Amino acid sequence: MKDGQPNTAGAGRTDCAHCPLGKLDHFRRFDDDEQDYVEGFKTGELITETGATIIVDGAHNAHLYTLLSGWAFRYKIMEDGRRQILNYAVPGDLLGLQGSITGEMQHSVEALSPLTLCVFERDRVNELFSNHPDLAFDITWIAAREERILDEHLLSIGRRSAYERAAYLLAFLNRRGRLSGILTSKHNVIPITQQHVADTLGLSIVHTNKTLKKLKDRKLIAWGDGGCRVIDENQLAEIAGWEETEEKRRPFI
Amino acid sequence: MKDGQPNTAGAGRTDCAHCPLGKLDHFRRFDDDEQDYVEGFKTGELITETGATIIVDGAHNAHLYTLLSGWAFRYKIMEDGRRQILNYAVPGDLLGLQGSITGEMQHSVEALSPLTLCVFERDRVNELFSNHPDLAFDITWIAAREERILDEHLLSIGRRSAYERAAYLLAFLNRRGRLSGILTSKHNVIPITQQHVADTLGLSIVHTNKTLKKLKDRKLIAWGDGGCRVIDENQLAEIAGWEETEEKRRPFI
DNA sequence: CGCAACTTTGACCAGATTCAAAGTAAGTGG
DNA sequence: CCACTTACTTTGAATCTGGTCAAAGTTGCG
Repeated sequence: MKDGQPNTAGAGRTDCAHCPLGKLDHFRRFDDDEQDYVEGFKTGELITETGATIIVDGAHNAHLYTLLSGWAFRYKIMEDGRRQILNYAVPGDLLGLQGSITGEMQHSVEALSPLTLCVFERDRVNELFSNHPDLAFDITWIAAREERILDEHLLSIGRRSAYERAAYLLAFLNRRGRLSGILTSKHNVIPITQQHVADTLGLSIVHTNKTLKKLKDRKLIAWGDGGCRVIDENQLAEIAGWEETEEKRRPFI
Repeated sequence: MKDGQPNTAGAGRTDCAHCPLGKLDHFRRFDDDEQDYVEGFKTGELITETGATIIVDGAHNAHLYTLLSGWAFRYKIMEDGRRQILNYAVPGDLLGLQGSITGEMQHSVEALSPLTLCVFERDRVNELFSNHPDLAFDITWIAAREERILDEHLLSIGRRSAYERAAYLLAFLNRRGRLSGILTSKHNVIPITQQHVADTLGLSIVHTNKTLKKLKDRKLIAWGDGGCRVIDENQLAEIAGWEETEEKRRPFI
């Protein structure tokens, strides 16, 4: 948990016309008008290292970000140090919306890998709602989707056994990674530690280890090379009793 | 879990100018323009009994509702019957947004008491985004708030002990009830059973009962009269280590 | 090489589940 | 109005999942 300050990279800036996300089947394409607007809405790019804290719980001045590349996670910490990971972010995900809308962030975000983020000014979100109702709708779509994911996590933590939970989480992460383009048949390692898994599932690290061992023994996952490799996503989903909702082209900003 | 069909009440219709919610300090007031628009957006009112299912998991044609009076809850059920309650709804809350935005509901909603709901056409949400960016922003605000609540629930189920969880939930419900005007010093019963508490906290009903007993013994809550009466909300919040975020005037539709 | 972070394993303990059954309260039909 | 049913609450006992404690093994890196 390095507490690195994000580096504001003066360096390159991807313009939206060449946004790598737009090329993927999974994402909706902008029309020219929208693209121009988003291009203007974007104020810069942020590059961070693994372990950097992008957003801090309690912040009032957080920016709004779209993750362009890398893995991150959202979490909350209690006063006595107990940590709960709420969700993970992959390319295309929006970070910091809560702060832009309600004024204050109530969770933190940390990088699991080097990240590239598009930076938007939170003060201009109102303007976006006025000028581009279609983009405003997309933002709401993204918020509704996050809510749906949290619903699923809640079901998982509340009602599934440790074994089912672990299977669900890894199927979920693998799927997200695949669709967002960050996992490929070559690079298919989800960069998490067992501590992350434990803090996501609400389990102790020891029990998490023993649970993951069972999945390894069944050759459904492999551990190492800095993370987890999912070997049989479908089998994992089946163990969890999780029906992956199929997703058409999703919007992003 | 009565599977009652919601009764479409041909009866009375509250016009927005006299909306009971607008009178409460907790809610933002509309300006005239917004009020007229929402008035037109509203297609009717729905009255249901306790136990009625308002929204069914998997529905594609769900309406969008604002809860005007009563208590309800959102939940998911696994194939084998395990149920997880995701959140509760009190007056001012929006129900069915997920369906309006992403096209399909992924959870159900059931009434805990007789309800009155404002009904909106889901097809006209796009129109609302185009014509009233301020109202669109409000909807997004509400979605972001729901997300924040789910984050808190996740922390609770994942990292708090049974005792802390129960304390958190009841403090949370009491607070929501108070602010929304549905709980008063006279009518202060939260209409839930211990089964609801169990399904919210991810506990068995037996252990839930034993846990609630401790809270009763400490005279922090009372059970009976069709639900739970919170006697000392602050003490409950303290047990849970929960800092209630203060909320200014919140929007509703 | 040696440290630091992470993973693995074993032994013991505790919180929570399951099973079983009885007590209570409210509602229904005779 | 009472007997009966149904839904909900309460309690005890046995069991088990998952937590805690302790320590060793691994891996990557300066």
